[in-house]
Amino acid sequence: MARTARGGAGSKVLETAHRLFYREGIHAVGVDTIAAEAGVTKTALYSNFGSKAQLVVSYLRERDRLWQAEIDRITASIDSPRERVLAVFDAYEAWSARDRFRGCAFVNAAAELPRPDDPAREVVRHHKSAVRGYLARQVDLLCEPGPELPARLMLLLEGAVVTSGIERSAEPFRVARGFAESLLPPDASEQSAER
Amino acid sequence: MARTARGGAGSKVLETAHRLFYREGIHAVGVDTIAAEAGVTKTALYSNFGSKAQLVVSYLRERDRLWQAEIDRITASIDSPRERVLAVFDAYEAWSARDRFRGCAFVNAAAELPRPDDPAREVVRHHKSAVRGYLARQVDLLCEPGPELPARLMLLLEGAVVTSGIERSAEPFRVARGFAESLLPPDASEQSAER
DNA sequence: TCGATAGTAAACAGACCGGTATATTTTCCA
DNA sequence: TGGAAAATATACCGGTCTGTTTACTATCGA
Repeated sequence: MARTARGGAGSKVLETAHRLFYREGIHAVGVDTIAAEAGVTKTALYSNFGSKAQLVVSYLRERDRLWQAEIDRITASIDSPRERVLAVFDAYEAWSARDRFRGCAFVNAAAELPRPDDPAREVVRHHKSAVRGYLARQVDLLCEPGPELPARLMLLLEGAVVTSGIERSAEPFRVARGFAESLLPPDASEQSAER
Repeated sequence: MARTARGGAGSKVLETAHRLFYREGIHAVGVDTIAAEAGVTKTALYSNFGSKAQLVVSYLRERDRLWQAEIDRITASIDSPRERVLAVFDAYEAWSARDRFRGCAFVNAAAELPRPDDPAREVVRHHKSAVRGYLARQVDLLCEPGPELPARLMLLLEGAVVTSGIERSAEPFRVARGFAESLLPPDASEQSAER
């Protein structure tokens, strides 16, 4: 709705594309399949999205939007920055235990779309920067060392998602969470009025 | 040579497939392209590898073999287990700075091949277990805590490879290396100066 | 009532997909 | 030197890929 007006057919297509692209990969799913599964015609798909490449971009944007919403929902009721960071690790772990889990959609998309100037890769970078930004804001509230800690936490999270996707196990997240716990200073109650 | 006898055409095909699969992705490269680029006929390709899926498996096996050889070469002249681990991080960083770098071939392959029982995914798991095994052996020589440290180092390495592939920067490896350095106890024997 | 919007239905285009069949040439060695 | 085996060239198979075209229909607000 924000930048591309699309009707009921468009949202059904996006929903279907989201599911199939994540589950089977981008190159592995054709537009005919998406249109058929969504119960719309190819004409409707193309009038809403213009091309498969733009549909892929919409898929990743939607995925990023859902992630933001989920993080907000999860951390809304948590007051401590430290606990918020750990809750992110917990959320990823819970996600990885679901049977539809197939690793990070953004990493998978980047693996299939090598060209650095591909518009989809821009969405990937934007998402990763959003995740890192969230962690950095929590760390800022918690202590004041340089930018090293957020980057380190990000490495842990990224490593755990990839490993978990390959091994189909939630174990990497438990390792990562324990590791993160050991890195984060205890909540300095709530007196550190840094910002 | 070991398990599949293949002639000169076979090795040219494997070499070409290796280059194209890594650079452009598996689904994005057709067998016609590989055969043409390798300068052999499709018949020769199929008589050597049987199917595209088996060629993919051969590609990943070769990649794993090359990794083992490279690690052996790099660490042959290093006596300290601690320095060997750090040299692995350095080797990845140097690799990531090359312009052909496009992230981890095994992670990328797993992203394109969702089925858990795909033979290619078995090679992926085998490779990851080999990397983890190498780190674990060095850690064993260095100290005696549980299996947590190798798993943690592996998370760092994996996270750095993925992030570096997405951002096309060597920076994640510098963060990961510094992080790893802080985790590894000083060499027990002749605990001389840190680098 | 007009006309824009959004959709359906179905065929088509041209390229490319993995894989095979057939026939010809080259190689090697007994 | 003869002949089997291996490598080659070339054409072909059915199917799928993204994307377009044409023709028709339902809805709804001005």
